[in-house]
Amino acid sequence: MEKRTSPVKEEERHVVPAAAGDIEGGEIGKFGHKLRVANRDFAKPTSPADDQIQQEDELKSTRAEVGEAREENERLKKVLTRIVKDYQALQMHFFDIVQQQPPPANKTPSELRAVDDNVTIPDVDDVELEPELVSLRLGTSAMSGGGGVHEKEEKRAGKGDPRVGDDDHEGLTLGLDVSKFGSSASHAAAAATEPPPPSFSSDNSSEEAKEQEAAGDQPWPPGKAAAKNLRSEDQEEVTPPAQVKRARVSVRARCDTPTMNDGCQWRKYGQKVSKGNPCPRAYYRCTVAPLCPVRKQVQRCAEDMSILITTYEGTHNHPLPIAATAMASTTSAAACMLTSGSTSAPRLSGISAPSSSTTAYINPHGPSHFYLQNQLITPSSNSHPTITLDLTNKYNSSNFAPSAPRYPTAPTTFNFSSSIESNSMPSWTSACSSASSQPPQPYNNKSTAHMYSSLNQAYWQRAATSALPPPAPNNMSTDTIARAITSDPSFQSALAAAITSYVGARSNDANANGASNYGSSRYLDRSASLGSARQGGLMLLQPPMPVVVSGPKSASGSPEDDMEQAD
DNA sequence: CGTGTTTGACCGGCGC
DNA sequence: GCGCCGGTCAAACACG
Repeated sequence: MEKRTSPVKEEERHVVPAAAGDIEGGEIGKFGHKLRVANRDFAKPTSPADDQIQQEDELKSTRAEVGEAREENERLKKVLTRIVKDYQALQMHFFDIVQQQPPPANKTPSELRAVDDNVTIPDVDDVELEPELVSLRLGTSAMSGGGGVHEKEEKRAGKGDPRVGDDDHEGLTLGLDVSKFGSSASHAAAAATEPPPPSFSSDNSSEEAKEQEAAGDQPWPPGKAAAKNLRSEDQEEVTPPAQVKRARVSVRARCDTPTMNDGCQWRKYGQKVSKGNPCPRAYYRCTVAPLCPVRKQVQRCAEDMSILITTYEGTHNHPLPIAATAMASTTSAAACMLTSGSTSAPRLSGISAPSSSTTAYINPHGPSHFYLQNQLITPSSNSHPTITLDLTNKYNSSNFAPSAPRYPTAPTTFNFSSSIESNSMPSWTSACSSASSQPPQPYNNKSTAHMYSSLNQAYWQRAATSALPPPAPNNMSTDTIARAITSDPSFQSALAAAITSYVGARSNDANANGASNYGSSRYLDRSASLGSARQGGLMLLQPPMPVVVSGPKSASGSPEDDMEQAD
C-alpha cells in the first residue's frame, strides 16, 4: 500500500506543494486517498496559468471537503461513543433488573391471572425497561402452583439434589431450569418468600437460578459420587418433597454434523447404545463452567439418520455466550411451557399425570407450522417431562400421523394447536412463511439470538401467568393452559428464533460445539471464561421473528417419540 | 503435557 | 430378588 501511494505523493508534492503540508497526519490516514486522487486529477497537463488557478480552487474545495469529512468523522465518533455508553448503561440496567427482579411466585395468582388474561406483547423497549417484563423466572411460577406430584417423583426429588447449591449461592447461576415444576406447595411457598439468588446473565439464567434455589438447586440427577458427598450436606435442598424429574428439552433437526452448535462447550462423558435405536447416544456435559449441571444427549434418529436429536437437561449455572443463550433460552422457554402444562394438568384437570411430554413441532421448511403437543406418559424409566422441538419437516400431515404411538402406553394427548392460529399474530404469517420456507441455514444466528432476549422476556411474563394455575377452578385444563402459552406470539417467536439460530449455527462449527479446546484444567475450573461469557450473556434486543402458528392436524400419537422412547 | 474421547464397568431405578 | 436398561464414572487412549 505504501509503495503504491508513494508515487502519488510525489505527484502531490510536485504539483501542489502546499497540499500535503496542510493536512494533518491523522487526517491523511483517513482522507489522504481521496485527496491524492483529487490531486492527481487536477494534475493533468493543461494550460499552466489556468491550471494553477483551477488547481488552487480544487485544492480549496478539497480542503473544505477534508474538513467536512473530519467533522463528520468527529461526529460519528461522538455518536459511536454515545451508543456505546448507552449500550453499557442499558446493559447495566438490564443486569440490575434481572438481579433485583423478585420471583414471580411473589405475585398472587390473581395478579398473575390478570396479567395473563390481557397479555400484550410488550415492545422491545418495554421488555427492556420494565422489570416485570424482564423477569425470566417465570418458569418457576409453575412451581408455585405445582401441587400434585407423584410419590415416586417425590422420592426422587428427595433423593436427588446433591450437587446443589454451591453455584447458586455464588449468585452466578443461570437459571431457567424448568425442572422444578413439581415442587410441593410448601416448597413453592418457600420459593415465593425467598428472593431469588442474584443472577446475571442471559434470560433464562434468572429463572433457572430461582428454580434451582427453590427446588433444591439440583438441576440434574447428580453424579453418584457427587450425590454421596453432597447428600448429607444439603439435606435442606434435598427435602423438597414433590419434585419431578428434571424437564428435558429435545431438539430435533436435520443435521449432518455430529452435534449442533448451541454455543456451549461440551465434553463427552459417555456413549451408549440405547434400546430401540441402533444409533449410539452420546452424553455431553457442559464445561463452560465447573459444576455446571447441564447435560445433553445427542442421538441420531433411528428412522431418519439425518435427524439429530439433541436433548438438554438441566440449568446452566453460569453466564452464557449469546449463541448459547439463544438455545438455553429456547429450551428454558420450552421447558417452562412444559412445566406449566405438567404442573397444572394434574391439579386442574384432575388427571393424575406422572409425567408429561410435550412436543413442539416447528416446520422450518414448509408453511410455518408450529404446534405443541402435551402428552401424559406413563412413569416409565422415561419419567422426565420432555418437550420436543421438532425442526424437521416431519410435520407434514402425511408423515405426521404415526401408525402407532411408540409410547409404552397410549399417551393421553392434549392438542392445543387448534387455537393457535395465525389470527393471534396475523402480521407474522407472511413473513414467517417466507422465512421458514427455506432450509435451516437462512436464519441469522446472531440476530435471532438477540431477538430472543426480548421475546423470551415477553414470553416469560406471559408464561409465568399462564403457568400459574388458577386457585380454585378445575375447569381449566392442560389444554387451556397450554393453549394460552403456545398461542403466545412471544413464546412462538422466541422458540422459533432460538431454534432457527440453533439450526443455522449447526453447520458453522460443529466441532466447536461438540467439544472444543476450552478450559484450563482437565474437567475443572473454567471460571476464567465466565467474564467473556457474561459479556456475551446480555443480548441485544431486536424485533421478533415472525412465526406462524397453526394447529395440529393430528391429535393422535406422537410422531416424535424417538427421543422419548430412547429415554 | 494437557485436553477431549472412547469404552467397559458400575450403579440405581424400574418392571416382572 | 433378578434382570433390563439408562445413565455415569473413570482408566485408557488419541490428539495437538
